[in-house]
Amino acid sequence: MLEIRHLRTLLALTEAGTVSRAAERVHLTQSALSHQLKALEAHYGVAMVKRHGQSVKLTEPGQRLVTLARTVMGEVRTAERDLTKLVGKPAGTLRIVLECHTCFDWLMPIMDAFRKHWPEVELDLVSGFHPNPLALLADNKTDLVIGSENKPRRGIVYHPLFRFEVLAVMPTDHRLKAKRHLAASDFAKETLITYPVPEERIDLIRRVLKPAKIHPRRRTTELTVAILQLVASRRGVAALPNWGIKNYVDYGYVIARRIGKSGLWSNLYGATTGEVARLPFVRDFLETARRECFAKLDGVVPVQ
Amino acid sequence: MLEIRHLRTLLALTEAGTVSRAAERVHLTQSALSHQLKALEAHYGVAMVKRHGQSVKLTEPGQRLVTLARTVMGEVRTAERDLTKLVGKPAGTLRIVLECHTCFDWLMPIMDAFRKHWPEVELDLVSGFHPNPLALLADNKTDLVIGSENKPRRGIVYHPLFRFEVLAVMPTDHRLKAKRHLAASDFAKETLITYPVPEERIDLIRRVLKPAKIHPRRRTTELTVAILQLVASRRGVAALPNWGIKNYVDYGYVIARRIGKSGLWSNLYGATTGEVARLPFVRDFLETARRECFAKLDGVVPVQ
DNA sequence: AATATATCATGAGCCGTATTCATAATCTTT
DNA sequence: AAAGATTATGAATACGGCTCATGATATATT
Repeated sequence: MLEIRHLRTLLALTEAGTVSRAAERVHLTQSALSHQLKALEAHYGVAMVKRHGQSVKLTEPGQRLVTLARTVMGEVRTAERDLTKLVGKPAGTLRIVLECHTCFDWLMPIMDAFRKHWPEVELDLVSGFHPNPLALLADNKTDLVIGSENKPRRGIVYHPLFRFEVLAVMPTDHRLKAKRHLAASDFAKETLITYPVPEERIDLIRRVLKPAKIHPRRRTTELTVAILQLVASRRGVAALPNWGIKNYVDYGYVIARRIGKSGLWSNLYGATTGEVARLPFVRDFLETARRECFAKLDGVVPVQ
Repeated sequence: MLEIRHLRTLLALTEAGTVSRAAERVHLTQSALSHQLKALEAHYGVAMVKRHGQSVKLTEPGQRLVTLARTVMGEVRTAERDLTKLVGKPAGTLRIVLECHTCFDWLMPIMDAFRKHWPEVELDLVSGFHPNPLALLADNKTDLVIGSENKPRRGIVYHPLFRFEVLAVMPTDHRLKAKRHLAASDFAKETLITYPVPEERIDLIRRVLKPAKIHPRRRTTELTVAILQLVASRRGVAALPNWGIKNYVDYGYVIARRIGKSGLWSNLYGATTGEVARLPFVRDFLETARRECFAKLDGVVPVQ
C-alpha cells in the first residue's frame, strides 16, 4: 500500500539520480530503497524506474507518482506549519553556524523567504569562527551547521544541500589565461586572496595546494566583492564557487578556470542533531534552502 | 512520522464520529486507532480529538489534518487512476450484485459518474436473484455485492456505505395517518406492496412483522414508482427508504410514518473479496458511491 | 441508585514487515 | 582486463504497528 515514505523515496530518487544517493537523502540503505521500489512496482504492476546505464530514470508511471509526491509533500509541509502555529508553542529558534564563508550570499535570501513562512521562529546567524562547529550541535550551542563536512558522527544527521564547483578566479589578462585548467603548481607564484579564515577551511589549500606542498602568499578580506575587486586589479587570484562569480565572469570583469582536470568540487550539507532534524520548521528550512538554491543558483548540482 | 494511514484514520474518524466505528471502516481494531491517535498527538504535541460526551470531536489541529487528508487522498486517488491508465491493463470489469432493490435508484447516477472516470472498466449490473449473493464473491461470479449484510466471513471485507431509515408509506387519507409511528400490529390488516423478492429480503417483514407473527397480504411490483402509485391509490401500504420517497411526500402524493418507536434502520455495505478490495477502481467506486450518496440523498447518515 | 451498555485508554506481547547485512550480478571506467 | 560503482536479491534482524485483554469513564436503562 502506498505510504508517504514511498513518495519521499521517489522524490529523493529524481533529485539524486541514483538509488544509492537517494538512499543517503532519506537516511536509509540502498537496499531498503530497492525493496521499496520493488514493492511499489509489484503493487501497481508497472516499472517505476528504468535503469539507463549507470543512472536510474523514472518511467512515466514513476513520474506520475513523483508529481503526486510533490503536491502531497507540499500540502503536508504547509499543514504541519499550520499545526505548529495552532499549537502556539513559544516560537522556536534556529541558530545557524556557517562553515562556508561564501554561503552568506545565498543564505540571506533564503532566510528572508523563511521568515515569511515562520515569523514566529527566531533566526540567529552565528558567524564567528569555531574550531569544531559540529561540537556545538551536541552542546546545544547551535541548531544547524552548514558546511561541507559529512563524516558520520553519532547523534548527528547530515542533510545534503547541493554540490558546486570551486573555480580559480583571475584577472582577465592573467599569464595563465590560456590554460583550460590550472594545476597546483600554477599557484606557486601567485598571491591567494581569501576570506580571513584558517587554512584548513579553504578547500583549494586543504585539498589541492597542501597535498602538493605548495604554499602561496595569502591576503585576506571579508567580502566576496572585495575579493573580486582585488583580483580584477591584479593583486592576486582567488578560488570561489561557480555560482558566486558567474555574473562577474559574464560581465568580463574577471575570468574563471577549472582547478585540476576534473575540477575542484564541494558538497554542502546541513548538519543537525537527530532531535532538531525532527522539528517541522527545521525540515522546512532545509527543504526551502535546497529548492531555492537549485532554482536560483547557476551551476549547482545534487550532492554526490 | 506522519503517514497516509494516519490520514485515513482521521478521515474515518470524522465520518464515523467514534473511534470504534472509525476502526471498522479502516478494518483495524479500536485499539489500533487509539494508539495511532496517541502517536500523532505525541508527535505534534497537540490533542487531535476531544471527547465530547459519548462521541469524539476533532480539535482544530485535528481538523487541519483532516483537511490535509481530504486533499491528499483526493490526489492519491486521481494519481492511482492515472497509473492504471498508464499501465494500460486490459480494462478491468466490475460486476455488481444488488441485494437491495431500491438501490437501483441511487446506483444509476453513481455508475454514470464512475464510467466517466474509468471508461475502460466494464460495468455489469447483475440484478437477478440469488439465494446467497455473498457466495458469488468467493466463486468469482461477481466482484461487488451491495446489501445490508455484514456478518464477518473469511475472505470477505465489508465497506460501509451509508445508513438510512425505512418508512411506512401510506395514502394521504389512511386510517393510521394520525399515528406518529406504527407498530407491527398496525400492519395486520393491510396489504403490503413490495418488490417481487422473497420475504427474507424485506426488512419490514424479516425484522418487524415476522418476529411479531404478523403476516399481511402481499402484492408485488417491480418499480418504485409503481409501488408509490399503488399506495397513493389506496391499494396498500409499503416500506421504503426515506431518501427514495422524500419527493413524493413533500409533494403530498403519499404520507410516511416511522416504523416502531426508534424507527426501522438499515445499513448498506459493499462486500468484496480482499483481493478485489485492493483494485484501485473498486476502491474508487466505493468511495464515489459513499461521497455522492451523502451529498445527494436526503436523510442518509453514516453506518453505525 | 444500580445495572447494563456503550465508549475510549493503556500495557503487554505478538506478529508483520521494513530495514539492514552480505553477496551476487551488471554496467562503466581506466 | 581489472577496478570501481551501481543495483538486485535472499536471509536475518529489529523495529513498530496491531491485537488482545483489561480497566476506566461516560451514557443509557431499570
